Amino acid sequence: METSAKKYDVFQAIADPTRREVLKLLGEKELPISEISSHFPMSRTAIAKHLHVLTEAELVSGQKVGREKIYRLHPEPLQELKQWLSYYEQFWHNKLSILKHVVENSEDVKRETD
Amino acid sequence: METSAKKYDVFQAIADPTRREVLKLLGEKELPISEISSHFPMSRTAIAKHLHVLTEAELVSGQKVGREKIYRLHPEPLQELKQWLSYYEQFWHNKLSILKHVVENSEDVKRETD
DNA sequence: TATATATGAAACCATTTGGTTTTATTTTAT
DNA sequence: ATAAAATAAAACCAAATGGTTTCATATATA
Repeated sequence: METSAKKYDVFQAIADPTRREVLKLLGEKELPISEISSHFPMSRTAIAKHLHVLTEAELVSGQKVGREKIYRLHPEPLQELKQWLSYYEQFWHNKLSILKHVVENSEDVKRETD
Repeated sequence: METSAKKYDVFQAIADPTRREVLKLLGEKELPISEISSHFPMSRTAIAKHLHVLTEAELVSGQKVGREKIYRLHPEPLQELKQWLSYYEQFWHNKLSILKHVVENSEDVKRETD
């Protein structure tokens, strides 16, 4: 299965904003490559490469259906991120200064949950 | 303050495994650059660059004390990551509405700001 | 069958990244 | 006053990254 030969891990995969947008799109529903790329100001080929990176990180998988390749979200590897994060939660749980940060980012919260 | 001119965001900052190790080290205690770099098989200069990236992402800050520069962890920006992740938890907590997700998320916000 | 559609693959390119080495500056400590 | 220690800054470099264009292949469809 060669799972240890992965070139991209989940940390690298989500580092790129385009790939994060792709994940979000696929969170809503499965989509073929060309449909995905229609949401971005770059070529289909570029998106295909991003999908390749996401595939290596096992965050998405693509299935050939007819002449299309349908991609779907595969969110499980994000658990590794959550786990990594959990170590740092101890630092902000007891800090008063975090309030400022949360308030500053409340706009983001609203936007992302629309 | 030039906060919008940041070259590195938190997603990029944590993409590199060396930088994640640096964060973990600084989670234990504040350290000067040379002390940090002694934990890695690369030059002090390389580590200084990583610290610069982490500084731009506001995950660490360095204070000059005598001839040393002491770095400390600044974990707040990781909240953005947690927030981003929270969207995807609906998929592995499995099914149900985004409403549930939003409600859970707002609970987190309240708890964390106590 | 011919054509349009969807993807795959390869070559290419500029910029960024992650490292190096070298040189300079600042701050102790002898 | 020197020397050592800690960092800073700059030049340099190879490889990776994120994009492009071009060409090929597979699959529907008129």
